[in-house]
Amino acid sequence: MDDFTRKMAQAFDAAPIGMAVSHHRVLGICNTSFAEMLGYDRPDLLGQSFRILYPSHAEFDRVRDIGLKAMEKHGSYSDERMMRRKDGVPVWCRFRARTLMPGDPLAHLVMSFAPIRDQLDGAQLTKREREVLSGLSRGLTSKEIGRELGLSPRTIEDVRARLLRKFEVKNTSELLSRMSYARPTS
Amino acid sequence: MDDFTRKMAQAFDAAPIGMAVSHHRVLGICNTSFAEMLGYDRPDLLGQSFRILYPSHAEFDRVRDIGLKAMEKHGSYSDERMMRRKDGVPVWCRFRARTLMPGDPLAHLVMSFAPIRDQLDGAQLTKREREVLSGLSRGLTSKEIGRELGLSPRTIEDVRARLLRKFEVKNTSELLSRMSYARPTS
DNA sequence: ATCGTATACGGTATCAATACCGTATAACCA
DNA sequence: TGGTTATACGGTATTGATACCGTATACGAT
Repeated sequence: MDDFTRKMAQAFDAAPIGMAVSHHRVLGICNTSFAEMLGYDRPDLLGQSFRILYPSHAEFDRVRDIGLKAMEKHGSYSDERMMRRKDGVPVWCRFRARTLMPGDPLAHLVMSFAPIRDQLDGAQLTKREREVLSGLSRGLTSKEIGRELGLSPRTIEDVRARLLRKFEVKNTSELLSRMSYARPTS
Repeated sequence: MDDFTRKMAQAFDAAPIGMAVSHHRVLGICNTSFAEMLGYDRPDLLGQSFRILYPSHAEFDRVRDIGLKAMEKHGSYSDERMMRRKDGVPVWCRFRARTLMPGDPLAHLVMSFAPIRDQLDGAQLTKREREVLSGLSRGLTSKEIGRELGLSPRTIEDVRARLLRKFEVKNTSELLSRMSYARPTS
């Protein structure tokens, strides 16, 4: 087997983004980022149904047919979806998939998963932080967010400052470019 | 060589996202998506300097040191940046990189590139607008961006104002939360 | 040829953001 | 029990962002 194959396999494994291959919704292989993102050791994932990676059975069912038509037509599909970490915490991801069998897309899928909220350093967001982030991503000022949450603008500034420290960014713009748009969870 | 290696190499190649490996800014390997995204045949890219994939020599120089510190510290880095297609058309990308050599990050990088398609069509951004956006996503002030581009801070404010009008957002935070990721397509 | 837009720069005025100073309570953890 | 963190709020001081006013050049389209 040639050197290229070995290098491509290494690149897959070390990719800065979660990647996985599935056959009829069963995980064939995945890379380190993927396992880390979902809090598993990779060996525990191989051969598992994707069911355990979704928040609920209903969600698992729902996403099955989403994008099927797009994949039959274009061979690829992407959206944003919620995954479930091993510890139960939901993770919002940008999801992309390409099928290697357009006639039966689910038979062989290559997928990538990019967490929308960068959880560098495993920094976890509190409820307040998510609420404030949601306002910021909608372009609200501290005063407006305070009004929305029934808090003093001063308190919102405290939460902002904490977010900037947590993610080691200079200002709100850099913060949001790291986090993308926050959705109100919980 | 085992079957896993073969499968991982295939997954790398068929990934729904552009991926590449570089050694000191020279492309080692890349996958099909990467070559397609930039309008090349893959064989033409192997062994090439990344220089040809950036809009200008200045931009190529500029992005070298961006993220070096983050990679030394965390091993990974991500931002949004402009790439140049073979036909000269700029492509706005979500860029992620992981180094396999934290002591000398550029020595061995695994990167992913996801084209950003905004619902208002990011392709309509001018060169200046993209340059300014790049600065904003790195948390720079108008003064700092002006210094970087050799322009008056006042001019940067003009470009900012134009961006806010174009995307009908209230402020820079909302702008960046819109630009950071593609919205669900179809 | 005029219109629209992007570019580039100057000014002023106002509000927002950020960084400090401080206090206080509640929760959790070693 | 003391240390840390999140929460919540007050003050002040400085810098940044945004919105206006203006001028000017360049370029492409109708």
